Amino acid sequence: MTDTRSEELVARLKELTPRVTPQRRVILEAICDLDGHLSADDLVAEVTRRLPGVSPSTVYRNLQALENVGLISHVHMGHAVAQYQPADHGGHHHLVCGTCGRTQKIDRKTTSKLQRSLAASHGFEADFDHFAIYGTCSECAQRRDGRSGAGR
Amino acid sequence: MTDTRSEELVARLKELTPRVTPQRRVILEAICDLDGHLSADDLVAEVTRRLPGVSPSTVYRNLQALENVGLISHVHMGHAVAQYQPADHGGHHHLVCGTCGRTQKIDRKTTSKLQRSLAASHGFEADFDHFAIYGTCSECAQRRDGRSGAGR
DNA sequence: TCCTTATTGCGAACATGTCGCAATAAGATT
DNA sequence: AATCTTATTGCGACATGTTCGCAATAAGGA
Repeated sequence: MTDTRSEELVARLKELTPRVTPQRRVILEAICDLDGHLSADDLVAEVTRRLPGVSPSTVYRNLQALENVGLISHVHMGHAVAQYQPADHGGHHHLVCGTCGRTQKIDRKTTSKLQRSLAASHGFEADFDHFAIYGTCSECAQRRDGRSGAGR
Repeated sequence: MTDTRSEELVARLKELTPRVTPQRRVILEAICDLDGHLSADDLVAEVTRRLPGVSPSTVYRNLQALENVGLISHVHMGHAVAQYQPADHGGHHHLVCGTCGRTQKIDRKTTSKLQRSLAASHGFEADFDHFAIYGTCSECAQRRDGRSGAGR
């Protein structure tokens, strides 16, 4: 039953926030159901669908609140607005294509070499969780270069 | 003479844009003189200083125009607004600290391993010119961890 | 000097959030 | 169940950063 998950969410909300309101619950449920890739605006729309009359500012405030207690997080995807996701999303990083706007998930270990290298050379801790890696996806690169020179 | 550089800029403007207006020239000069790390807003201020009465929208439009013809470019620095720089800025990449907001330049070759790796595994061309690498600088990391455990 | 039209300045519109405040309602206490 | 405290909501105003329409101006060629 989908109820099981909802109950678990409510339980976590009870532990982590002073009050469990319908608005807050619905916002968290929406983020978990539609896992990832939801802007604040998308969420206002989706939450309004599920619970008509919710104020946008309530959504914004709850996104902050839920993020503060560690239930959700957001990622900046290139030029697009930030997208919200459950905190336990598996820990992948993101590639975002500046041409078509599409995103793909990559394993953390792909970026760990650069992280170690930056730590060693500059003492800098790179954080690819909070900002996606921007660039051009393979399809758009091929399209740009013209199909002919596909191989290289 | 500072005139030499100005004349060169005007010459390039003549080639690349239909009309060389005082506003356009001053905007480009400001970006070149104060090389790097200027937000659009900073530029409105600086340009107004040099040529009072310039409209903010003129600055915005010229930033686009100058970028379109390849004379300048902009970089997104973490949560801060984008910063404009001459197109021929030397080609370094940027690290931006999410805690103190400071930035540092790094050599492109630091990131080239990750770029090659992403190209090989995902066919993705990462572009670190247009988005800085976000994270925590060494000072802020030390401060956060408490000075005691500095070594590790 | 005249003419074409790119460019400017202005103010309105926009997008995305944030904030103050009175009204509401969770959840503890009785 | 009634009461009470105060976290949370909804609302509308505000903030920020940027874009846009449009009439007036001015660059640069004829």
